[in-house]
Amino acid sequence: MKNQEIAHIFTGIADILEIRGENPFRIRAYRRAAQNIEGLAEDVTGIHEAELKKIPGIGQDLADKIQEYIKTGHLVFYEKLKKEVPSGLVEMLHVPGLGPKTVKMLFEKIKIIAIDDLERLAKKGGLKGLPGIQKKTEDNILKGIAMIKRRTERSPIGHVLPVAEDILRKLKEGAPVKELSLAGSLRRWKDTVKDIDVLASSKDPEYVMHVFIRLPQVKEVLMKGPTKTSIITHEGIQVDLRVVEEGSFGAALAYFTGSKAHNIRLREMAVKRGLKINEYGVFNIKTGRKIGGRKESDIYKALKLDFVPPELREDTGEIEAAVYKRLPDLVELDEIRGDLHVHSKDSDGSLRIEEIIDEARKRGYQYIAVTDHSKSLGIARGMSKEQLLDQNKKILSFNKRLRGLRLLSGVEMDIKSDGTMDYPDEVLKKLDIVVASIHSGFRQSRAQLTKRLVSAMKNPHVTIIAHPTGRLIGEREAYEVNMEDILTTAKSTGTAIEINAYPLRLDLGDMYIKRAKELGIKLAISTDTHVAYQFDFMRYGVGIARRGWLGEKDVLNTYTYKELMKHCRVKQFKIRTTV
DNA sequence: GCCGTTTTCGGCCCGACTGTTTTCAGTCG
Repeated sequence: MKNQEIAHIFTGIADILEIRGENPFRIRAYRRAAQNIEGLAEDVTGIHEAELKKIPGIGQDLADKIQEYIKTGHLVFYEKLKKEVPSGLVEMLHVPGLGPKTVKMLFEKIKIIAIDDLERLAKKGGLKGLPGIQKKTEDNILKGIAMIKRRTERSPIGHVLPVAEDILRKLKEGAPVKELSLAGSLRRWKDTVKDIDVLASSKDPEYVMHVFIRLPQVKEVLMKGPTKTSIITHEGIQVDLRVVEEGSFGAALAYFTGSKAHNIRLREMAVKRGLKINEYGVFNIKTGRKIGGRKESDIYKALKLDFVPPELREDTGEIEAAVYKRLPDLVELDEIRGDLHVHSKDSDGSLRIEEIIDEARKRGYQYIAVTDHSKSLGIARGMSKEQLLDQNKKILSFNKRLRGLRLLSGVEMDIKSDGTMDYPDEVLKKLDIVVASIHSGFRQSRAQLTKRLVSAMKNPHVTIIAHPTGRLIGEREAYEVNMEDILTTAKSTGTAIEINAYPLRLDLGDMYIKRAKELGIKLAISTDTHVAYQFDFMRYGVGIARRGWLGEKDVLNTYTYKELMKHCRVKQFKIRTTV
């Protein structure tokens, strides 16, 4: 998939043009195009020129550049630019506090072309006296370089959200806030987030800030003003707090929730209607009169749009859908009726069946599947055929006594490197549910890996393909598969695809989920729980599902027990009659 | 460089904070 590469090149072009001080709108065009290509589920390689231009932000010129890169493997325009601007300057742009103007100045005045040189000089105090640079700026540049060396990368949402919720609780207790909410990518449930955005309304913003910078979580205060303050937590996560008046809370919430691309679209629409939108409200440009802003919905009403849930605000079609009243009714956490991927003590989990039952009851589930590892996965104490059949009997006997909850007898079956299944059909057919997944041979070719998943889906007993790309966010790249082939096979065989809610996985990712929905595939949101608290990962899975535009009907585990079992039988029938 | 409910040319989102300045440029989100 060349999407990432092309997005990377366009971003690189934008950086270089920025250093050269070129037309900001041209720069924005490259950035917007990069973002839209990156968010594409389809491989650009397979898209024809006429279709390329239908991607928002791609016109004739960028379509040509994309084609050139696909055909030749490089882009002459970019190669030329790179020769003119040293790569070290582009790196310097990533230092917080350093922007294109300063980088350009440093290059022109004292020929700095690398971060290391800049750091050495700043430490000696050699930057003072340059245009616009005195002691403070020099210190800030050093701080910025230190920060980039600590590498504050994006963190999985599952690591950041609990920190954010803790800060929210403390602010609610100790600060005079009226309304309080998370904003930014955290509120949009992105799989990874860079920082925590918090919005509050208050009559005494100064005091709110006073409380905020004294929270026990605070390691360092980056900046402090009456409406905007930023800190770094001990975990190294940046938290931005904005405080506004009550009458502006809705407008501010919309503004700070983003995404940036979504906001820009809203504001452009506003201008065309003679309105202005900022974080304080919606205003009539001519009269200056405020026509809304207390509630977030005011913004959408003013533009005659349906309310867009935060998870959809990425400018990937949600605005058009809001215009034509075609936004989906998104799946909710309380519509989930069960968890279809859970490990017990019988393989590498820590839970006894009794404990799994308790946890399911606590969450009001109708059913819960026990899906331990299969024999090939020795490292996870995978079960032999005999052990699996024993467990199956145990579950049947539990079910005789259970009321209002069904234990599903299942397995997480390894799809072996040669593409064969870990158990024969006569074993699988005794189970309620079979979750199949890849745990080995990640480095096989794209074709081989795709073939393994496809052959698993063609098995009549395989209900769900688990964590279909194998990615571990920040730790392991997804293995290479032809996702389009996998999704079309899922459709034709009636196999569901898992959205693994484990924070490091969140696999499928949102852009593929959206594509899966277009194809009419069912998705199962599962936690892959090994330890009790992990049942609560469900909310991350639901968040990502919502980002993929899923409604209740798209999600297999919103089905009742009866509907779920019927779904499995339909697949078995379908395969037997077509093979 | 993109794009079209005023437009195929001339627009293109908006404001807070910081530091270096005497009114503002640069950076960030």
